Amino acid sequence: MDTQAAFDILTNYLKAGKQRATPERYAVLEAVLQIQGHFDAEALYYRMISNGFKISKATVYNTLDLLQNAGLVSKYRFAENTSRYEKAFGKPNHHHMICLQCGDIIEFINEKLERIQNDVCTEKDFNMQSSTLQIFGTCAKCRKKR
Amino acid sequence: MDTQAAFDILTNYLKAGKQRATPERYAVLEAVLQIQGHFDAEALYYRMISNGFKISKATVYNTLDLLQNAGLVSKYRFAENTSRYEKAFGKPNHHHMICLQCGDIIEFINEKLERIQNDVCTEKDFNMQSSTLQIFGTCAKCRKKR
DNA sequence: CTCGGTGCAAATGCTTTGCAATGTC
DNA sequence: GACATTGCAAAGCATTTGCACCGAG
Repeated sequence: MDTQAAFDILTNYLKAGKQRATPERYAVLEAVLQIQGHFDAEALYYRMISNGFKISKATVYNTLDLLQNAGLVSKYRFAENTSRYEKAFGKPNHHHMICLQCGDIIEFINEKLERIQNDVCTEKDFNMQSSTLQIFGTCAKCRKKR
Repeated sequence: MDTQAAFDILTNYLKAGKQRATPERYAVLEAVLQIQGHFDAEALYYRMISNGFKISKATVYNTLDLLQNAGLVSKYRFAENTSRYEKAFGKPNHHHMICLQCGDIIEFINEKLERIQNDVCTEKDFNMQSSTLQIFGTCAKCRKKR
C-alpha cells in the first residue's frame, strides 16, 4: 500500500545494519510492492527487466533475502522446487491452501490458529519467529470440473 | 513398527495400480521403516548402499515418490533446498517446529489444530489431502547457549 | 578512498530424464 | 515375450559463488 512507509522501513533496516542504500534494493522493493499474490525470483527478475530496469538475477535473489530479513517480504516453500515470495508489508499473518490440480493458492486467516501456535511454543519452550500452515488438496473449482 | 503390515500396504497399492513388485521397492520401504525421524533421499541412498544393497539414486527418488502416493511416506519441504522424508506408517498426523540455529526438528500433535483445518476447508470448500504446519524459530537448547 | 554491492558467467547441488539392459508378470 | 522398471550418466533447474568493476558513504 504505502510505498513510502515501506521504503522507510528498508532505510532504517539498512542503517541499523550499516548496509548500503543502493538503487537496486529500492527498485526490488518497489517491484515487490506492485505484485499482488505470490511470485518467484525469476518472475520478479523478468518483470523488472521488461520494465526497463537493469539488474542481475543474483541481486534479485540477494535482495529478496535481505527484504525477508527486514520483514518486508515472506518466503515460502510449497511443494515445488522454487521458493515463492510475497510482500509482507501491510499484510497480516496468514496461511495457505494450495490446490494440487491448478496450483491456485487460497489465503486464510484464523485467530484460533495463532493461539494454538503460541500454546505449543510455550509448551515446548520454543521461540517462534515465523510459521506457515500449508493445506494441500483440491479446490472447489477443480472438483466441479470432473 | 510392523514391517509386514507396511509391506502388505505396498503390495496392495502396487496391485491396485497394476504396478510391479520389485525388490528395490520393498528394500526402500524396509530402509525407510528403520529410520527414526527425518531424512533426505541422498542419506537413504548411502545408507542402503553401505548396507550392501545395490540401488541407484534415480530409483530411490522414484520409489520415495511412489511410497508417498501409497501413504507410507511423508514428504516435506522445510526452508532448505532439499526435500525431507519421513515414514508415515504407524505415525499419527503431526506438525513441526524447526530450529533455525541447530536444524533440530521438534514434532507435535494438536487435536484443536485438526479441527481448525477442517473448519477452514469447509468454509472455503476445499478438499484437504495433506497439511503441514511449520513453526520456525529457536529451540530452548540454542537459546541457553547464548 | 574504501569496501560493500553488483553483474556476469560459471559452479553447485538436488532432482529428473533418456536410453539400453533387466526381470516381473 | 512384452513392457514396466532399473541403472547410469548426462541434463535440467533454481540458487549461489568468484571475481572484476562500480559506486555509496
